[in-house]
Amino acid sequence: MSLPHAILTALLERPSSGLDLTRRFDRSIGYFWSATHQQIYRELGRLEADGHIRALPAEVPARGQKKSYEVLPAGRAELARWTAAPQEPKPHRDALLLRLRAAAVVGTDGLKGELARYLDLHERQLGEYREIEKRDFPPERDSAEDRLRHLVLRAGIDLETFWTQWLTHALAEFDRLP
Amino acid sequence: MSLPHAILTALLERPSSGLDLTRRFDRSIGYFWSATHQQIYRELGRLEADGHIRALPAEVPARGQKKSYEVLPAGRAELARWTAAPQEPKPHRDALLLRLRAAAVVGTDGLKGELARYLDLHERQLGEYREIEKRDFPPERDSAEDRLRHLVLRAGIDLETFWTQWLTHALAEFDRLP
DNA sequence: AGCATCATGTAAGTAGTTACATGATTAA
DNA sequence: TTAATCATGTAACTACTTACATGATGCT
Repeated sequence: MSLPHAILTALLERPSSGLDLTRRFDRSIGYFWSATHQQIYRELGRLEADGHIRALPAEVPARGQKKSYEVLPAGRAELARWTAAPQEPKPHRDALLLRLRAAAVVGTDGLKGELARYLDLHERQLGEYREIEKRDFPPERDSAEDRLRHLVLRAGIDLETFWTQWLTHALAEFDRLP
Repeated sequence: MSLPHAILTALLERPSSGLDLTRRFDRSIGYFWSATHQQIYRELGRLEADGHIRALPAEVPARGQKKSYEVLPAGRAELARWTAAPQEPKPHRDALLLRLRAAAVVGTDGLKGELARYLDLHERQLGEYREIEKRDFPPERDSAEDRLRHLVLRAGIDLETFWTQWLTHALAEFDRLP
């Protein structure tokens, strides 16, 4: 039950249309909670029906016409409730680690190329995060909001750093396998 | 489409019944691909229908009776194919980071306790992984299979190390917020 | 006989994915 | 006027989750 709350957060940061949100879920918010436009439109419908958001009054609210939403007080309250509520962490699922474990049984043929490809992807993502850090978090900015958002970005940077290091190590191990 | 392959891997490591698998998915394999018994039984049915596994011949294959499975050649081939095939990494979803970002908008009330709880959980998991490493990977063992499985465990250890460090840092930041 | 636990399932609901549909706007 | 793109959706399917059902086995 996190997608509606991801959308509420995004809309509180800035009222948006479905397509705006879709784009923001391709970067920013989407870095740790991805969503497709189909999911987003469906969820916007539900949030509106629940009275958590409302469409900004516009001329023609028809198909093909842009429709922006803003969060209502009930939506903000629900987001605050959810943020503070105890939640069990979801168990992870990582297909690459699974494939490595499978490779221990059926052989490593073809896997090395995948490791190299993943390394490249993670290095790119790391570079992107570092750009964002340089651009959005210069040393002088220091509000509470900035600190929290910077903390989230640091998690992303450190995670990508871990993956690049681990994949580099894994590739070196592959070269030393019989 | 990873669960069937997780099950094939587990069954190749050791033929098992549904409940055996469920237990193994609560540790080991489940550390990076979790599954409930309901998922497992359903998937065992499909894998059997597809000719990838078969039930070991037993007396009474009835409800309440233990039923063990082994992997057939077609199942091993499918696992090898899947292991080597290019796959796009799934975008991550992390509710805790999402909550932190929400907190930047609606306030951090109640979140600190959650961070402390998560830190405790990750520290425990890290301890567990280190026990496994000590027990299952003594320096003298060095087959290709061992190396690959050790690599997977190292990823787990390093990930948990990252989380404990990041959460410690986050808690310190929370204390310095206005 | 009664109860806990082992073991295998069914059913219903929710979330996420993939494929397709449709109208509006803009540029060649 | 056609094509590309913007923008909002519908439909069908797959994966996962939650709750419940049912028989077998062993213990007291």
